[in-house]
Amino acid sequence: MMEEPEHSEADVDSLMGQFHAYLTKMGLKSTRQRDIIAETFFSTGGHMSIESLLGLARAQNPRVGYATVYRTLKLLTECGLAAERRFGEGHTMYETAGDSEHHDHLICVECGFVLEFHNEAIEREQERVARSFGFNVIRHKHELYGMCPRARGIKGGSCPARDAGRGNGREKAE
Amino acid sequence: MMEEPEHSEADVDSLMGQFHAYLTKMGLKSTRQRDIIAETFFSTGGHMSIESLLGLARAQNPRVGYATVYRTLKLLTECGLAAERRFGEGHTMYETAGDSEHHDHLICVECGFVLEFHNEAIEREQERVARSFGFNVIRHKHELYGMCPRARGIKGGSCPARDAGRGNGREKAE
DNA sequence: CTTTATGCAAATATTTTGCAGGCGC
DNA sequence: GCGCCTGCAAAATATTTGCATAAAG
Repeated sequence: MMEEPEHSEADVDSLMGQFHAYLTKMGLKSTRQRDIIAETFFSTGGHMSIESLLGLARAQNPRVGYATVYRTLKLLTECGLAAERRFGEGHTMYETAGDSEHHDHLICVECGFVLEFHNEAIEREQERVARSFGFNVIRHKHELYGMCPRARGIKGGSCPARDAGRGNGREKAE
Repeated sequence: MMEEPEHSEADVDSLMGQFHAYLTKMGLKSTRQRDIIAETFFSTGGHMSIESLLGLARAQNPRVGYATVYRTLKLLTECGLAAERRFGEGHTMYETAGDSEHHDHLICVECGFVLEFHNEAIEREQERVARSFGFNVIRHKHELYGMCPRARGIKGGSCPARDAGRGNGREKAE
């Protein structure tokens, strides 16, 4: 039902190309670490915390430090390929830019977990509403803030953000 | 772009009322500091950093500490009257988020006009989606960006932002 | 070779907490 | 009075930076 929001290989290549172009333009260098970090970031395509990115990057090359992840993400942000996003508590999350079509988020105000959802009924209805006012819709942002099962203290409820020790803090749905 | 409208005194009163109701409900207390902070926050109505809020609050009463501002803003966030927002560097910003039923906006990217709408079908559907993941919804933000009739050049179309005199640039609709 | 990058750890910046009084109810 | 609040400062987090060494162009 939900299309794959992760970027295809072709997308990743294109993004990496843009990144390298930016580096060159600025007289900066392309390094093994930067490539690993950027590629990991692009290919997971979603919401990513520094921590999880570091984890994934280290899986490919243990010689990757915290600071480098920060610095690389800053570069990506500067050239518009990534965007900082901080919904609630905890860590700053980064998302690939240009991903603006499916910004429907369910956000736990307690633990900061972000769940992406896509619901056709809502999409259709918002189109209908807009049209009724003579608007067309170019993009939208839809964020639901609430508490996840565990945060609500529901017996047996799980809070994915806490359960996943090393996840990317994100889950897909529908 | 459109300015963030400051809240009228009536709005502030209403928001303060909601805040006090929340405090009471939770068995918490209304204090001089909390009132100053909340009222300052509500009446400026826009994006606010902890720092500036502290500054303004201290102007009214020097007996206000950093921690209290954090704690109060956390309370306001919990009861849905404020929302954390962090776009770029530096400090976390907070914005008023009261009035949670009216966070549905249709925004003209051309002229900046903001139309508020409310649609039961969407509300119901988002509730349903959230519940399906075990979440409850405390508040939400739904923004549709597009072009208003006049911006689209539709014959006879009107762009309320231009037609209207100089209100707060907002209109309600159902 | 020259310049920029990296890792580490120390320095900063931000936010949360513990605690000894103070104040609302 | 009882229990929640507050301020202060210390603690816990998060992010940035300095520096010697390694790597890219």
